[in-house]
Amino acid sequence: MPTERTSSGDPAHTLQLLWRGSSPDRRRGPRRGLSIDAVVEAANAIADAEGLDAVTMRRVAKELGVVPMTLYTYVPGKAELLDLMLDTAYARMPRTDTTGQPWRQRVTAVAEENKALFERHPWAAAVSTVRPPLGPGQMSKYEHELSALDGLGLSDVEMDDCLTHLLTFVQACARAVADARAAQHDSALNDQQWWELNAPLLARVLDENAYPTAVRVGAAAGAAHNSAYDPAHAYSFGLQRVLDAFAALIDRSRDAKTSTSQHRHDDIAP
Amino acid sequence: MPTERTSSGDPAHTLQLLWRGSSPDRRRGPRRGLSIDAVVEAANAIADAEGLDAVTMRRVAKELGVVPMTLYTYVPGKAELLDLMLDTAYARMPRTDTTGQPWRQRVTAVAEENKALFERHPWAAAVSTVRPPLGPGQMSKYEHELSALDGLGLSDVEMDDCLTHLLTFVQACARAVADARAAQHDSALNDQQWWELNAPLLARVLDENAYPTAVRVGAAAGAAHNSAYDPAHAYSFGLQRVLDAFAALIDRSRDAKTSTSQHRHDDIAP
DNA sequence: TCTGTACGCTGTACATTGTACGGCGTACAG
DNA sequence: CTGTACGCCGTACAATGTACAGCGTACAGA
Repeated sequence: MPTERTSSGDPAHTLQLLWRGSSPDRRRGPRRGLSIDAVVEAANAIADAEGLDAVTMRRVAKELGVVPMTLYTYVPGKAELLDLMLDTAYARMPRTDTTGQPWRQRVTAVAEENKALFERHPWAAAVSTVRPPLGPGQMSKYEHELSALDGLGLSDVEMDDCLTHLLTFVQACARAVADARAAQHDSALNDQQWWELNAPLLARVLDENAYPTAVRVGAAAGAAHNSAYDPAHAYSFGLQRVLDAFAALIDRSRDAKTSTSQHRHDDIAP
Repeated sequence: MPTERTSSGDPAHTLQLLWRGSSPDRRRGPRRGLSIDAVVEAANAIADAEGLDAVTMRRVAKELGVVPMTLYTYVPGKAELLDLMLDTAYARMPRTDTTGQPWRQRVTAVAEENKALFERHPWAAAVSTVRPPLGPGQMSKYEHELSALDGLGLSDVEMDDCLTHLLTFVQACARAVADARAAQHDSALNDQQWWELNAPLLARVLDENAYPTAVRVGAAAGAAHNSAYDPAHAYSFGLQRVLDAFAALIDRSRDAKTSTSQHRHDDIAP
């Protein structure tokens, strides 16, 4: 499954599509048979049901009872369609109201919301967001998620840094889940079966004296998770680590504000 | 660029290839003109120079002066070739000896080694490792990296959890770098140019009252990084967070050992 | 009402991918 | 010396995004 990228075309046009700007040109010729929303809707439905690989221009067109090339009168290309799909998914995320709750619960809620996004739309995990879709969905998501980190004594840049760190983590977990599902799909083995098949074969070829720690720890971890990698555990373990890290940063920000020393602690090893 | 997956074929055969097991069968017919090592070497060279997309069976074959189908007498398929490529890259990673140094430096060294791996072989970031290549390279890498987390009072499972958390983080950063490079390549704009082009257009369509925090924080972060996302900063910031998190976990493990209360702290919010 | 034209829609076409299949010739086992 | 296992190769197929050119429609201006 590809790490899909988004719009490489004209930014102004892409933004106009994302914000559903109307082209003020006089309309000539036949009335449009479809709408951008219908195209995005169809693409999202296919992606949800069968994954991003199934979203081909041909397939989306077929779903809409139209020939592939017709889509190009609604969308400049597949990259822009991906932008629109992702922003739509962002727009529809339920946003829990956690005002008044302690920050750990608020941040946990943000993580859970994103985890839920990737469970409902596994394809979204595969899309790179180094150049996020600058649409209303992304904006309202960003606004909502920042509010969980507001009022903790962090600077604006630190708030963004922390959110990025958290979201990167959740997305990485989601990608692992998606990869595991894909691997299962085309090897006809789930992770546990794959591990049960490989572990004894590996043991036979492995020199236990050459890798003592690896053998011991690998066996313990394999036994704990019934596999080489357990995405669900990685998520719950990792989320606690991220929360611990934020706690340390927040404490440090508070200290820096109440004390006279204003130096940053980030770049020095204590 | 695809999130490539690895071997879906016969595990025993794959392991035999990874550990360079010799097939004891009597040799009949013409002598082999190539070797597995040569094939993997050629594939790695192409991937290093031009990215994983350039690694096609046709291209590897051409590099070896051979017709594409010939490769299939050395390797069952492309997935297995990827396994071999990755394990080879793992095997060649320089492993810094940090015995005796404080754990933060040891863990930082592990992170840096992996960061260096992904800088030297950017394609490696795109390969999923939920089913890692169970070869000598992976094993010796695992052994080496675990040693940085040994003797800190963590359980075997926690050591594996922490290492997974760290490596997931570094790989996520590397994927972001790779995605940024790919986006730059086929949009002819680097991240800064893309941001400078989009920011004013976005400002025109954006209602500042609807997204007050997003606009403020986004502007601060954008100004700090000259872009929507700065991979280098995300790495250095995130690594400090991961170290802080490990510190908290280690402290807690020490406390749990010295106190009589043996309950786990992980699953409860303090 | 008539006509020119902008525009929605479509059919064909191309280069590229991994790899299944069958044929050809070689070099060793007996 | 001969049969056969095996290395190597040429062709073929289905699937992808999308460029290009043609066709017909419905509105603007007369």
